[in-house]
Amino acid sequence: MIKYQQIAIEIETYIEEHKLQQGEKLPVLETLMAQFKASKSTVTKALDLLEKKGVVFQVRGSGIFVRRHKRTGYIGLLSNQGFTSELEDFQLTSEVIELDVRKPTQEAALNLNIEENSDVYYVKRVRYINGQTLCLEESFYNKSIVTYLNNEIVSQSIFHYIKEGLGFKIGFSDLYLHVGKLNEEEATYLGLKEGDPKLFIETLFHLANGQPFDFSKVTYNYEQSQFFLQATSHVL
Amino acid sequence: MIKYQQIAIEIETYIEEHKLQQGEKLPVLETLMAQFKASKSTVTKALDLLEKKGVVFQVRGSGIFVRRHKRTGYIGLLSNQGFTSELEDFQLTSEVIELDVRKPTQEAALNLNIEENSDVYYVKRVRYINGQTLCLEESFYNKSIVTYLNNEIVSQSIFHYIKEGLGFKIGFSDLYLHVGKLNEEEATYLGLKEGDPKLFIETLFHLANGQPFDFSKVTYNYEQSQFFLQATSHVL
DNA sequence: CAGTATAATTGTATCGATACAATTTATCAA
DNA sequence: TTGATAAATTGTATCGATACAATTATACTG
Repeated sequence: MIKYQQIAIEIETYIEEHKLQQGEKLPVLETLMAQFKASKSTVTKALDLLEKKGVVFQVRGSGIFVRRHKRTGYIGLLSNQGFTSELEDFQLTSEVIELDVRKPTQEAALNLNIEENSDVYYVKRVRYINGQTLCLEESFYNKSIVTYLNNEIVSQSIFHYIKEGLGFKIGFSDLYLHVGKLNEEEATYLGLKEGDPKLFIETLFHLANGQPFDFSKVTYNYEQSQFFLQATSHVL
Repeated sequence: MIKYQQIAIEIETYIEEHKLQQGEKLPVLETLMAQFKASKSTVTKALDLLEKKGVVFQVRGSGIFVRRHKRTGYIGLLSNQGFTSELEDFQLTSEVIELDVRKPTQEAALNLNIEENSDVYYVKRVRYINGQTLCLEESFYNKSIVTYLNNEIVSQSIFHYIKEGLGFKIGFSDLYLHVGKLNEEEATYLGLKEGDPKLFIETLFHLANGQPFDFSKVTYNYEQSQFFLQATSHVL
């Protein structure tokens, strides 16, 4: 493990274990440098990472402080590693509706940046949280990257498989959110009524090298969907 | 202006002006170092900033590439500088419904971390985009920070005033999203029907020193609300 | 010519040093 | 006690150097 990541993990673990609250002050840089036997730059890098993650905030001339969101039960929108890692505290299961290799829709081909006659894995599943329907998900995986999927993988964590099984590094993703009304099919799968509100999120996931590999359209059960996200000012 | 920020701005401007597309390669680090007469660390810092902002992505051993989201007309969720800076390309106006000094609700006091008998500025406005209702907004400003507001400020950009007029630096913010159905009042203000879908976002804005100064509850017109956001993997 | 090993390219991690800006604390005068 | 001023604290910006990891290009081999 890389040093600054290790430091970040240890600091975060410390915050967790000691249940530090919003605004509580961490040891000063000098102390952390000594404690972790690392240079100022390295510790700073660890702290920047934690700041990006929303765990701490730094104030020049003052110190390093814990940042916390108070509410629980909200799904983090920015953990682009799939939900499984995000929702460890919850019972998350999946029911696979469809799984096959097919030609992509025009939209999917465009987003995945592939030809319309190339192959994709199509996955459709309903995901449940604590026994309630959470969302209806349709995903298109570029088959030249995600070369193999089966029912077992798909009913568990696809992202875990892509990282561990296939050895890819996940990079960034673009999310597009809409609000609208459920159509009949969506309502049926989610156990709601046609015309009920829906949150609809399209996500384009990329590998670390910039290749898009998964275009995903998810319709959320509005009764279960509470999301949070933490923003940081970019200055520019 | 600080050097690495300046470099970041110039690179971003270059990308804009040359209309570089997703995946196009920028000059290599060495070149950028020479071009901006800056050390490797400084250029890297500028690039990290742009990466955080979703403008570029870097691939070790390969290069620095442009990152772009294709869709236009979407509102960025993470620009916690208020919408005015975000939506420069659109006609954004506000109608002020209420503006007064009052005692905070229990909820607002809790979020702003103040006593229930201290004062807040309460602002309620409807915001329009290209002549259409965009959202109904209720905000509570900690009056001991935002000491003065008037109708003119409130009908324009409150955040611009807080930064430029009052000289504060905006820090981070926490967003909580829900989907639900419009009640009668909301529907009236937004020109929609009771029971129509709504996106409801509560945001707690903090100064750079960590003090919360604005607790804000916004109900969006689902017909106008298209949001996008860019996620980056934090590794940890 | 295909496949593999090697070399060159290019971004990342780490150290450490210097100067500096924002905040907080201490000092001192009125 | 108040309020200004100075000093100490503490994170930020910048340089530059070394070593390294991932990717890409090249050379080599069969």
